[in-house]
Amino acid sequence: MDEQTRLMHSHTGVGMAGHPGLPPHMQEGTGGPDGDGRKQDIGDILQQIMTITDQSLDEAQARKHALNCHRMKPALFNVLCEIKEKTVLSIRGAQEEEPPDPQLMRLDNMLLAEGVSGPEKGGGSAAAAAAAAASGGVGADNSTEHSDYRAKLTQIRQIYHTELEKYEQACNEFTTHVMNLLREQSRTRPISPKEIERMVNIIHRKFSSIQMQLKQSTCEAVMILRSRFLDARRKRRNFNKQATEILNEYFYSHLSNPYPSEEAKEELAKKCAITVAQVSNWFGNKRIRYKKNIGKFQEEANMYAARTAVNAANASSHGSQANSPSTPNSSAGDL
DNA sequence: CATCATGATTCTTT
DNA sequence: AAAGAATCATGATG
Repeated sequence: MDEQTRLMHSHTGVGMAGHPGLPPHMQEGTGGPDGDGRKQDIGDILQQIMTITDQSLDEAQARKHALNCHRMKPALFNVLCEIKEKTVLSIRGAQEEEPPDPQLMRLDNMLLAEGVSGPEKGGGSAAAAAAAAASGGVGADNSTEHSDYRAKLTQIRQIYHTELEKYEQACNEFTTHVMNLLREQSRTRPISPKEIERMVNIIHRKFSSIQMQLKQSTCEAVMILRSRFLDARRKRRNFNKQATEILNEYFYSHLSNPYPSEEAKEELAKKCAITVAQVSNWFGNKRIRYKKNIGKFQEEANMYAARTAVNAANASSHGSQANSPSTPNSSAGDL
C-alpha cells in the first residue's frame, strides 16, 4: 500500500480555489490528480496540526489581532469585498431551494399516522391507544393484547424522540459553531449574511438526511411491531362454548331471517361477553357457511331446534322461569 | 403434521 | 352502510 504517495498526489493547490464561501470539506470535487508542482507533503501539515500547542495558538491569536489592527486592513477588506461582489454573482445560480423530498414526506406521514411523531402527550399510552384505535378501526376489544403493543409503541416513540432531540441539538450546536466561525472570519474576509444562511441550509440538509435515516428505521420498527401485534389481532381465539351456544340458538331459531337487529346484536354481545362486531362477524360467517353447505349443518340445526323447543315448552309450562342460561348437560350436550 | 373448524379481514356487491 | 364472498391465519383434532 502506498497510501502515502496517493495522499501526496491528491494534495495540490486547487483545494483552495473552490467556492469562496465554503470551507473546503463541504465542497465536492476538490483535490484530485493534478499538476504536481509542489507536492507538499500532507504529512507535514498533519505534523503541524499535531504540534499545535496553547502557546502557538496564543501566538496565532496575537498575529490575527495584529492583522486586524493593521492600517491597511480596511482598504484590503474593501478590495476583497469588490472581488467578492463580482464572483458571487456567478455562483448564485447554484441550487437554492430543493423540493421537499417525497420519501421524507411519506415517512413523516406514516410516523404521524402511527402516533410516533405526533405531539407527545403526558399519558403516552392514551395517545397510543387512540392511534391504535384509529388505525385498527375494528379492534379495541381485549386490551390485554393491545397493552403490550402500546407499551412497545411508546418505547419506540421515546427512542425516536430522544434521538431526534439529540440530532436537533447537535445540529444547533454545529450551526452556531459554524456561524460563530463565519462571523469571526467575516472580520477579515467578506461574508454576506446570505452566504451564512446558505451555509446553515447546507448544514440543516446534512442533518435532515441523518434524521431521515432515523425516521426510516423507526418506520421499519413500527412496521415490524404492527405485523407482530396488530396483525396478531387476527390471532383468533375461539369463543367459549356457552357463547357459541347462545349464538347458535339465536341463529337456528331465526333461521328464516337470521339477521339480528342492532339491538339484538347488542343483547347477544352482552350475553356472550363479546363485541357487537364479533357478533356481526359470527352471523356473517354463519350465514354464508350455512348457505354453502346446508347438509353439513342439518344435524346442528335439528339439535338447536329441539333444544329451543324444549326450552319453550319448559318456559311455557313452568310459567315464570326467569332464565335458564346454561342448561349444562341437557339433551344434546354430547353424543 | 395434515386437515378441518372458525374467527377476522378484505374486497365486492347491493 | 350492511351483507356476501373470498381469503387469511390460527386452534383443535385425530
